[in-house]
Amino acid sequence: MGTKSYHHENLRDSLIEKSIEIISLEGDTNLSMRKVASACGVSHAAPYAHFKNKDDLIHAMQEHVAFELSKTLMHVIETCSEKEEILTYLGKAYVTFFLENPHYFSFLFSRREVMVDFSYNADPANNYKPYEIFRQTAIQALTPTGLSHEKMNDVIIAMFALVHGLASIATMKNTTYNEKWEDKIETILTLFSCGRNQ
Amino acid sequence: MGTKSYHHENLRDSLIEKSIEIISLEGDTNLSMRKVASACGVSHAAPYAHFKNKDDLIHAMQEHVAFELSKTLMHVIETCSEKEEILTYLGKAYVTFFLENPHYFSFLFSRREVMVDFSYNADPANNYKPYEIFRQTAIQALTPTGLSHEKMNDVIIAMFALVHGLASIATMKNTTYNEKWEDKIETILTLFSCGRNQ
DNA sequence: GCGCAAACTTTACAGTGTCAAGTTTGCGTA
DNA sequence: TACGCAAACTTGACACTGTAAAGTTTGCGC
Repeated sequence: MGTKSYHHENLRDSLIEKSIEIISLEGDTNLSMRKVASACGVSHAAPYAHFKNKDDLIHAMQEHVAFELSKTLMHVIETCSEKEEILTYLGKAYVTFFLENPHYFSFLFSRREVMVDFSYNADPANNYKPYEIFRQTAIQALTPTGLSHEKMNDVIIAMFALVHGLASIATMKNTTYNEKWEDKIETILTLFSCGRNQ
Repeated sequence: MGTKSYHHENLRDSLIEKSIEIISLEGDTNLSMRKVASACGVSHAAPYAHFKNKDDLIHAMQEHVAFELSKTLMHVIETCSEKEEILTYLGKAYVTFFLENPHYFSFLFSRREVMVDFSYNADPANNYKPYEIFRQTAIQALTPTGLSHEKMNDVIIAMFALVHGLASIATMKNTTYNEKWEDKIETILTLFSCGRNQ
């Protein structure tokens, strides 16, 4: 069952990892099938044994990055001791993840093919993982407030939009805003939590 | 002084407009120098008389789109009668602009070359126009609150991040969130305005 | 009317995605 | 153990891309 190639232990995974390495160094404009193939030491058409086309490889890369992000978020949840501040910590981790790899943000979202269900009744199994983690945690945190489902969903979307927007802003190149975003995130996120209890 | 070509009245502008037409229909992946050249009825190398390279053309397109957005925002400011709700209206217009042309969002921001100054002392003349419009309006609206410059700036960044994040979320493809964003934006933005007076 | 610079065309080349046809390999079965 | 088959790879080809270089057309100032 193991996908083993004869020269390569596991070309498929190597391709994904090398590709991610390339985009995190040079951005996604400079990713090419042939470049990653030769970086893995195989001929230019070898990747087509594992991926239907470039889009298919990119899709696998996106899943990989999204999985990494999900792991980071889950780790925050598992190790957080101040449960009442969990949403702030999740938000901070979300922004920090993209700050550490600024190319990931546009890579994940610029192709407009990530499918996110923002409705209250979204199916957790099929939804975009990072959002679903945030959403489930938020539902737990907000249930005691007694908000209606609709209103609560609006609040959750707003909180996520803020966090997601901060990630977008913070990863912009050449921002001449010199103060470190890492130090500002918490302040800015806290600002918002004032509004959520009404 | 007018940049006139002999066969073409104004090839430079035509190229920009046709290019924007292409990306708004097919997304920026499908934009090529040769395609836009032939769409304008000129040979494939003609664009190089007006743009140093593809990046240069894209840069001009970005400026064009940003200018359109700025015009939209300015129009909102000029025609708004409820001045105390101006920030909500600006935010709504910002999101709506991108909802009407979903490809514009990733086109503007995915290349990570838009330069925005988020500091309180940003130079209005050299800053990214759409943000600067939002920022100036917010400063006017928030000055009566007596917030310190630093705190006010945090609030402004937070509000913009929310609006910008909403635009990002709302323009995601395949979102199975069926409720119309247009109807939701105002509710969500209003949610936030509760938090800004403290 | 002449000449020059700007706007364009033609030609060329290296790099890209991807297909088709060949080649190597590991593994299950006769 | 040998065979054969399918999966993993290589090679070669094609159309398309960005872009540089060299040639051509044009309008405008003198």
